[in-house]
Amino acid sequence: MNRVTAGEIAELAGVSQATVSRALRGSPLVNSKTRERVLRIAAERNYKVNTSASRLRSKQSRTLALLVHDDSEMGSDINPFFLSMIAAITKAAAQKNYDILLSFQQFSDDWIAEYEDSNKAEGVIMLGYGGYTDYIRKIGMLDNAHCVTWGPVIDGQPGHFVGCDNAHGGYIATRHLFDLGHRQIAFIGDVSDDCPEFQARYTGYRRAYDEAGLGRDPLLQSSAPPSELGGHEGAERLIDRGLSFTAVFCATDLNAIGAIRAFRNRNLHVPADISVVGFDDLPSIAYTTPALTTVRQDTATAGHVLVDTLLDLIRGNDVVSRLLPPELIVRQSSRSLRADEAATSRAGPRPTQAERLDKPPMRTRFEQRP
Amino acid sequence: MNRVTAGEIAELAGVSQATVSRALRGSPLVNSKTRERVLRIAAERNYKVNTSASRLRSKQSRTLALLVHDDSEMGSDINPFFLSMIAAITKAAAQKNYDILLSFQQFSDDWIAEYEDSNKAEGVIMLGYGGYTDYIRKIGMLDNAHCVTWGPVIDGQPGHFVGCDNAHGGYIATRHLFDLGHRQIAFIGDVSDDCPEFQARYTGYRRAYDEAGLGRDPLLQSSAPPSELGGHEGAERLIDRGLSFTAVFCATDLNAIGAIRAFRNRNLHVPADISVVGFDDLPSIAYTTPALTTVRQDTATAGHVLVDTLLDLIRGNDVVSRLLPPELIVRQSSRSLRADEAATSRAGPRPTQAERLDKPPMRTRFEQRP
DNA sequence: AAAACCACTGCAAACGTATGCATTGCCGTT
DNA sequence: AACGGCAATGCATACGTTTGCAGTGGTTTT
Repeated sequence: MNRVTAGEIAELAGVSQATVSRALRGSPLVNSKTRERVLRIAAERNYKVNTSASRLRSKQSRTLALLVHDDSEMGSDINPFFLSMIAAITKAAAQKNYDILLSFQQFSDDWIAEYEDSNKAEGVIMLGYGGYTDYIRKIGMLDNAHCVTWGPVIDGQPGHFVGCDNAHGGYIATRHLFDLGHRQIAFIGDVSDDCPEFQARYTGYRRAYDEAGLGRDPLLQSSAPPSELGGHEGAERLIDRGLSFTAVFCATDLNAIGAIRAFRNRNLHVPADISVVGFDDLPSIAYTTPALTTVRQDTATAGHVLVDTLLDLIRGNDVVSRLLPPELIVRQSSRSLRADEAATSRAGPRPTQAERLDKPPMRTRFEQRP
Repeated sequence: MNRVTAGEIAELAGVSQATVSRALRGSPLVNSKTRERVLRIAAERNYKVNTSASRLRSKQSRTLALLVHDDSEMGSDINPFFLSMIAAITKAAAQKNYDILLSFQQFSDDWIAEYEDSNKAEGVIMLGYGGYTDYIRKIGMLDNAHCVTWGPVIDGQPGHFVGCDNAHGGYIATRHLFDLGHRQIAFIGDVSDDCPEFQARYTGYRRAYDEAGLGRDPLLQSSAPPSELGGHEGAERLIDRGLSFTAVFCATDLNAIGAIRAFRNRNLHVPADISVVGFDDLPSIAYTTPALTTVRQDTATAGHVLVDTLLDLIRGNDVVSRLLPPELIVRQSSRSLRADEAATSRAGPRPTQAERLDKPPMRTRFEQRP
């Protein structure tokens, strides 16, 4: 608790408390010499403005609330992708001199009131995957609220959204596989109405197919919830259909991880037999085996855009929903179909796992062979 | 911004503003009938207490600051382990009706003043790995500050700490390997003074060795920074020393991942040739290949203990640093040495990758064999 | 020389709540 | 009938800023 007040600093500096306040706020009204004296004394006495009083008087909290959707009744993990989002948002806010009030909870009716009416925060940023159907309907009724949501950006949708260009992400992922020579590319992901992001990724996938001018077997689409298990089951369903395909685009890294595991159980190896591309660039996805080719969402800019948009909203400026460009990260889980055929005929000796999967010392290993 | 005030509610309820305040705070002074009327009207009018005013008057912010150490000048990721810590702390605080103010920054001189003197928060929780040497010295000078740090718990150390019992964690990890029949167990991890946590894990490792009554070759210890690269280099150093060992305990999951990659490059397979145990239970570590045996720190209780300790500190109660029990999570990266020898002689046919690495349908696969 | 202007500074009133103290009935005791 | 005690409420102040408005002294303009 702060014991020293602006009044005491004023006394020490031989000015009024009002002048101290103005000096600290950088008001042009105060003489630069006075300002310096006040600032020096304030620093000496380790004076800090009491934010409670400041907020009460100025009616501004200079704080944003960050709500991370959490439907886990304890236990189940939060999507690790959100850590970098949280960090990015917090840093972006800090740059604008805003604090971040963090909360993990289910999206509910009351958050806006909870934070905004109580003057705890000037606005709210919502972070979450899925479960939007209900939420978006509610947000529509709160159109004057200061709330920006990370998620699906849909034309004409009420509320304010910032999101990755999921359709384009799905497009470049699929296009990457086409470029590698693949022609039968499956899709695993949740395309239910509840997850518009994944629907958009699926749309991009189809656009790439259309652009390639190839017929697309609708059975190559396997709907699956956005989890590792979902990917596993989705992949098994694909195999059981007896279709032939050489690549899979998964709507989520977690799906991809599950799919790879399912394939391996059926003795299908990635990327030798099947190429896989994910989406999200989870932090430790680079360490899986094989390292996953994926689509990265630039969280740093996402954080800035979210904060800037919310501040615009708070200041009453016009705001539009914004799409951010995704980026393809090529790793080991996808490989050229032609090279694959050249290197290994189905009958001949297949390379060992180590040979197939490792990237860095590819040269060294060949040298080791006499 | 809230337009309706306690005064207006008071008028509507036919009582004084003071009574409204008391009713909302649950004061026993107000008649239960009056209280209900006030609460009903407040709910109808969607009244929320203005926290700025409340804090100013009561001199309590009911807010805790959570500082996550971040030395990355943009780019480099924050340890994913912290996401579950952040979530756990935030939820634990919410249960006690405290808000969490989040910040990512380097540990510096000013945080306490920044948050506490300005009445932004009543206390601070620090989260970070390493870099303590300097920090602990400073914390010693702020002994009356309301600050609890997640990290190394050392007897007689100034400040207030909560941490995992790293020594015991190192012990059970190593003990697990002994139980599996291993006798030459290496250690990879940063044992510099700057990271007392890892030193403690190393201590536990040695205790297990001592308890087993076996001679321990000091060359089996390979110091490495707590990163994937560090683990990779540490493992290579071990191999280059020409020592024989059948298992490795790594001070960090990231180290373990790097070590596994290094081994594979040298054509050593985990767990067939070498068993590996990590530490941290990173969220997606269960999806690596092979899934990593590791030591889990229970973040949910850690969150509660951190918050409870800090609240005790704030309320002036006596506080002691607390150690939390770690838990061994056995996955596929460690296996019994004897079973290994029985199943595969070095010359005979080795099991395929799928057979070695997958867990779930172990039975099914044998059934498939005619 | 008076007036007008300017750069600065101080005065004092909010902001909306929490809370010590005084007040009001009312009931039971003497 | 007077009084003490108790439960419930109101009164009024203080929390520490920010900010509109009113000075104040000095310089420039008329």
